[in-house]
Amino acid sequence: MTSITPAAPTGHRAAASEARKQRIRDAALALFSQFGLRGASLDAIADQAGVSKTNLLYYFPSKEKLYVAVLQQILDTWLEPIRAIDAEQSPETAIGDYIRIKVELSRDHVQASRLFCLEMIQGAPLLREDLQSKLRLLVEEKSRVIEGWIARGSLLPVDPHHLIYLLWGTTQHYADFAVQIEAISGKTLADPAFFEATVENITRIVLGGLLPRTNADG
Amino acid sequence: MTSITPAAPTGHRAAASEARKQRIRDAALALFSQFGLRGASLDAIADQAGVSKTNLLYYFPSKEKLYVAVLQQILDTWLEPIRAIDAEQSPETAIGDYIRIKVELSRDHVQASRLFCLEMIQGAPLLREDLQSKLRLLVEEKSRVIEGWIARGSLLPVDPHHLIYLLWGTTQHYADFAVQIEAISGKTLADPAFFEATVENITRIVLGGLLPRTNADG
DNA sequence: TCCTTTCCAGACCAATTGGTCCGGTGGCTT
DNA sequence: AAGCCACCGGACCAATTGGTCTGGAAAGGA
Repeated sequence: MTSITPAAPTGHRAAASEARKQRIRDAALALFSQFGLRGASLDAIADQAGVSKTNLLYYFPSKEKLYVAVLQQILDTWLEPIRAIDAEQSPETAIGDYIRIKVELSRDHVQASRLFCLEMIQGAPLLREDLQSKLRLLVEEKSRVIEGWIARGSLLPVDPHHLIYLLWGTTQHYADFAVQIEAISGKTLADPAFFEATVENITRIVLGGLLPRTNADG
Repeated sequence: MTSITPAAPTGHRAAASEARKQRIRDAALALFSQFGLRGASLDAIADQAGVSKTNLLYYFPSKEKLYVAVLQQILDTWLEPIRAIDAEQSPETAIGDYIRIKVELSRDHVQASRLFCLEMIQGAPLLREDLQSKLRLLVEEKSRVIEGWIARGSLLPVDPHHLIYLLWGTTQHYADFAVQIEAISGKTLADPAFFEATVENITRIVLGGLLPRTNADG
């Protein structure tokens, strides 16, 4: 048996298989994020992934399963920035880092951001449980961190929930409404200067409004 | 539909016709805003509007025409709040009013907000021209107003574009991500207390960061 | 070597899609 | 009264949809 495979490692098959699955997931993300679950067709996804529709359905038994697989893969990535908020940090560092990481996500994972947004708009039929359990707990936990800062006097009084929504909404906006932003300003987050200006301005507005003045005046 | 009204006034026909068109537009908005252009079917829209699909296609010759009609109807409403920003006002009043009106929009026109968002996510194939002309000019004009405030010293330095994006994104978020917000906090903008808290918190964060301290210091 | 398991694609299917055709109905003018 | 015409719906159509079936190629263990 002279196999002519060029230095193929063991599990060559499994590796190729996983690569194929990932190609399919990528194509699915691209199309789902643009047209939604109903709007994207399996034919189009298979076509973009470079596989036959039959082969797609071999790896993912149904359209919905594929959709969930894609969604599940991005959910954790999506909650990471807020998870990173730490009570030990100063609010300045924590919020500043959060904004930067979240804008980076909007720059590097536009499609994921949009798919997430689409799912929300649709009423999150497939994510509702995760939202009401995981995300809710997470926000509750971080709210307590923010309240701790306020109690310590290192942050001016503000409803933690609304602060989180503001941060989330603002940063998300740069991915979901990228077309509008580009139409207006001609800039994209891919432009490093524009990226920095974005982070800088959001940070200044938010922290400027919430950080207490060093000059204690009462 | 049998026997519309007993005592029909003159123009009964034209009025009924217009009412029908509006019913169709409403149904279309509901379904397009949830499933997108491709995801919503004419059958479903006609069904929800209480008319036959044939009748729908009598008033709107194609699916895309119907979509554009719906979109066009909400675009002006959508740009109204930013149009209202006036150089004569103080930034405090102007921005405060803007936030309130925009949150009202998110409360009273959830579907319109979402359809707008969907169109953006898709790349705004049918609105791109409007964006690059009308919206761009509008934002340019209002940016100059904001720059005027900054020059007068009644607003701290900030990039007007990013300020507008932040306001837009934050307020929009309460409509588009209403499901997520409800899953987390259990509240809706329909709850007057939550509505007021929303306006109040956004306003405080934004204006708190941008309004100069009364104590002139340089 | 043989044989089982994994992998893959073409033909095919029922349901749904956007849209057309045709035959009507009923209000309004003459 | 009569006829014109805006208005409306059922039947229908070709294309597309998500998904199945069948049959074969290609590993990989025995």
